This record gives sequence, C-alpha cells and structure tokens, in this order.
Amino acid sequence: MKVEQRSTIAEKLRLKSHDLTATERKLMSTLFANYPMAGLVSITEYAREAGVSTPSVLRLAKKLGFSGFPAFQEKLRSELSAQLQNPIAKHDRWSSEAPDTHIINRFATAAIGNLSGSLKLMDHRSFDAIVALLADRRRRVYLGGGRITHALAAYLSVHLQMARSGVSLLPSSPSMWPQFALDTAKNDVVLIYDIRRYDARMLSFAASARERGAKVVLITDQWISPIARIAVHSLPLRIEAPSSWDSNIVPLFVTEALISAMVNVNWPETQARIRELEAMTEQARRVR
Amino acid sequence: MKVEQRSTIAEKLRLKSHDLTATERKLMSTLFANYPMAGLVSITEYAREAGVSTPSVLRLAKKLGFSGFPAFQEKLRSELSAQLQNPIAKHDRWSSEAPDTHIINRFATAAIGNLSGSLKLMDHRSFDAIVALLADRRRRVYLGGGRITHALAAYLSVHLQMARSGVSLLPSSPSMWPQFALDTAKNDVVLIYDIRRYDARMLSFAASARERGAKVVLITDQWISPIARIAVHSLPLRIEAPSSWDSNIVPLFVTEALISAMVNVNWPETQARIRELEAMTEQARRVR
DNA sequence: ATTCGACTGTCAAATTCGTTACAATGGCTG
DNA sequence: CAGCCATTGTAACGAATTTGACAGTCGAAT
Repeated sequence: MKVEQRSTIAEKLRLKSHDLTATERKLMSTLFANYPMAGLVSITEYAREAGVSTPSVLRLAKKLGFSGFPAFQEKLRSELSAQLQNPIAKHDRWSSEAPDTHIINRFATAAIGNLSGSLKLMDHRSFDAIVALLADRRRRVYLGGGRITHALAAYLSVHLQMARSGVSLLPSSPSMWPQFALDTAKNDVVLIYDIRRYDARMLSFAASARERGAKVVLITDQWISPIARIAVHSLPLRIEAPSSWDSNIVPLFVTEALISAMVNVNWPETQARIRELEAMTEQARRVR
Repeated sequence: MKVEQRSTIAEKLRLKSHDLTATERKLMSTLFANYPMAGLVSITEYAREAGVSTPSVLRLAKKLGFSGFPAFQEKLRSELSAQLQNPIAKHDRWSSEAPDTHIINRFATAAIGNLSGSLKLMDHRSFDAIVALLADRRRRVYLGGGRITHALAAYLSVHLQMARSGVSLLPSSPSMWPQFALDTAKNDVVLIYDIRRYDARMLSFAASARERGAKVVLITDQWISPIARIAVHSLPLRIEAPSSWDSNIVPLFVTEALISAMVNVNWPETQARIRELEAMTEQARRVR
C-alpha cells in the first residue's frame, strides 16, 4: 500500500496497538519513551532496555512488515533524518513548475545544503572575533583573494570602504602581492579568501604578513587551505555545487554577514561616515 | 576534563579540525553534511560513505578520546536524544550554540527566504533562454554592474572566459561605459546587473546597446530596474537583508546557476578549452 | 638521492549482532 | 483436567561488525 509506505513506525505501532502482545507493548512503550533513539541501538540492547528477549524484538519488526531488524532500524533512521532537516530544507516546489531535475533546483538544493552544513561547522566565536578585528578602526585591513575569489574580496572591500577607512584590496594579479606584504604592519588585519586550488603565492603573502605581526584571517573551504596554520581565525565553508566549479554562495553569505555585524558594532560612526559619503556623491552629481 | 564532558562531537571536531589528516577531514565533512545521522550507521557504511577505509574511522574515534567506534556512536546518540527532548534546541542546529538572534542566523533565515521567494517568482524559460544566449559562441558577451554589483559581473566574467571567448567586462568606472556601448553590435549579448539605486548611466548604456541591435539581459531586484523595459529577458530577484545594504546572495546564486547551465550546453567544446587553459597555466608555472 | 616518520589501506582475528530452531510457559477450551 | 495454541525465552549458528597487526605510500627533511 502506498499509504503504508508513507506512514511512520510510530503510526504503524499505534494502528496495530490493539493486536500487540504484552511483550510487544513493552517494546512499544520503551520506544515511545525515547522515540526514535531507543530503537537505534543494537537489537540486544533494545531488548534488554525493554526487558524482553532479543527474538521478541525481531518478531515485532516482522509484524510491522519489515524484513528484519536492520530494515526496521533503517526506517527509523530515515524518519529521523527527514525530521532533522532544517525546516527550510522542506522547500515547497522551488521554481514555477520547473522539474526537480532542472539545474536551478539542483543548484538550490546544493546551496541550502552548503549553507546549513557550513553553519553547523562554524564557530560563531571565531566569527565574532573576526568582526571585532574588522571593526577596530586602528587596524589597517588588507583583503585578498585568488583568481576566482578576488571578486569576493572586491565585494567586501567596496562595503568596508563605505564603513571605515584604511581598507586596501590586493590587486587581482599575484605578481603584485609581495609589495603589499611589505606594507603590512603589526596588528594589521589581513583577510584572505583561499579555496581549493590553493595558491602558493597567497600562502607566501600570508606568511610574510604574519611575520610582520599582522593578524591573518582566512575564509576557506572544507578541505582547509594551508594558510589555516598561520591564521588566527579560519572559517571553513562548504562550497560543493553541481557544476564544473565550486560555489561561492556561502563565502558571499559569510562576507555579507561580516559586513552587517561589523557595521553594527560601531553604528554611530559608520552612519556619520555614510551620510558624509552620500552628501559628497550628491554634490558630485549636481556639479555634473 | 569537565569541558570535554560537555562538549559535543561537533565541537570536538571543530576544536581539533586543524590537526586532522586529510582522511579525517573527509570523515568530518561527511558527518557534518548529515549530522549526526551519518555517524549512526555501521562503521563500514560510514567509512564507505566518506570514501575511506574502516580503520580510519576507528582512528578518528580514538583521536577524539573514545574507546572505540561503539562508544563514539553512543555519544552521538545521547547528544541527539538530548536535543530531541528539548524543543528549544530545534533551531539550534544552525550554528553552534549561537542564539537565534545572532546575526549569522538572522542572515541565514533572510537568505533562505530570498532564495525561495526568488525561485517561486522566476520563470525558468527566461532562465533557459538566457543560458542559450550566453552559450552561443557567435555572439560577443558584455557584462556590466554598478558600484556594488560590479563584483558579480567580474565573477561571471572570470567563469565565462574560462568557458568561451568573446567575453568583455565593463570597467567599474561608469565614465568608461559609453565607449563600450560603441563596440556592441547586432545580436551581441549585454548582461547587466542593476539593483536599487539604479544607475542612470547604466540605463543609457543599455539603451545605446539596444539601439545597436544587442540583446539586453537584466538581473535586477524585485522593484525592477527601468532597464527592464528594453531588456529581452529580466530576472527579478529578492535581495532583502538584515543589514544596511542589500544582499547579493541570490544574484550570485543565479550567476552560478547560469554558468553551470551554460557550460553544460556545449560541454565538449568547453572541456577542450578548459583543458587547454590548464595546460597553459601548468606550462607557465614550470617556466617560473 | 635517501631516510625517516606519518598516514592510510588490506587482511584476518575476535567480538558482537541478527536470526533461526526449538523448548518452555501459561492461558483457554472441550 | 488434558490438550492445544499462542506467546516467550534459550541456545546455537552464521553473518556482519569492530578491531589490531602489518605493509605500502607519500612527503618532508637531511
């Protein structure tokens, strides 16, 4: 039956509860007392917990229509897994009638997975510490990225420059990085995007900055760039995508969150600066 | 240690993440991808899922201080059942104990909302039509964005240039746009990012290109840039964020999806081009 | 080039698990 | 009260899992 396919073990048990034996009822109530974890241990342990014999567990599983205990357990696991998924993961039909196999839906699924996976991985204390570094107006900030991630560094740079002074973006050409390393000084902040196909030149830039006393912050992928060893803070993110290249959606997410948090830290000053900036832009427009 | 007693496996892993081996990282990311269910199967299955050998799982478990795999699993189970019994913890799975009010969680909620809102709005036939335009090697492609979105255009440009020839990125300075408009010709593709604070100079660039017979494609926000009137295809996206500035996560999402879809359209040619590119990069590296 | 050490996989032994067969128990019926 | 059937536990077996020992591989340092 299709209906049965969908029903959970809890429902099946309730449905059959009237023709369960005393032993089976014990098993049922043990399972419900800690559903579904009680059933995710070994058959022996579950039996002992309920105070019945091992084969009784097996009999119950078969009575519910499973081929054996492992099949029963697998069902419990998949139920739990579905329940654990973030509420948002249960997306109701993404794009207008586009089939689930359409690239845009596959991409959406991957993006959501990357986001929730990254958030689970992330240490929010590191995040807060990075925000504090960026918000500290006494420190100069250097931003850098590789061939692909340069755009992210540029994006961050545009926003940071609106909020504070002393922000420099490393050029996209690696040959110019060494001279920037020369400029870094004690307590400066060097924020680097380095995702796989890690760039050796970026590593040496980071190492130089570190030697000069700068604090290196790293935004990397789940395989973690070697720069992590010299960084004070590293954020490893998930970047898998159904594509020939990695997805930088989560790195952009973190970037925007950093910007937002950093702006909040010192709102009055930032606000004044933005007002001034707007006024200047307006003035320039009038002259033209 | 008292601390160790309380810390979850996720925390332990994060803490030790810097001195994990490559294989152990694989296990870690597999576990986080579906935490903690991925670890609640047999050691064999978990190892196979992560693509490592069985003993490697055991070694990781021991590294984390457990007597063996069953003990490791027992910890996962107890964590999970504690979490299941505490409904408040439900939303907690986002970020490690960060409260829901933490900026990173608020941002995640907003990003997901924007994504699903955008996808519901989106016409996938427009998307497919844009992909076809980008994939057509006979057309030149011009990419442009405003002060903020220039980074997105640059990101798209880096990827498109790997996949095909004839891709130009408009400079970030608007004063140079008119001369680029002069270069556009009949049937060229002009893809523009224009989100609120719509730039009048961008509109006039688009209008010039249109007059010369170019096909204008627009990626904009839900309030829709005036360029939409002259564009052949427009994708309106949601960009709200708990921040002083708009979020460009969904625009980046669409950008990556476009890239991926476009590459698929003509995979053999693209693959050949990428191979050649890799070979050249490799050669350059050797010379150095 | 070579050596060392760290890392990781293969293999097999030991253990545990899941399952079947069978015996024991106990309630119900004629 | 005897016999029957459903129910449950015990014991044993085969299968799968967990674990330790060993060897090959790779990279770094000399």
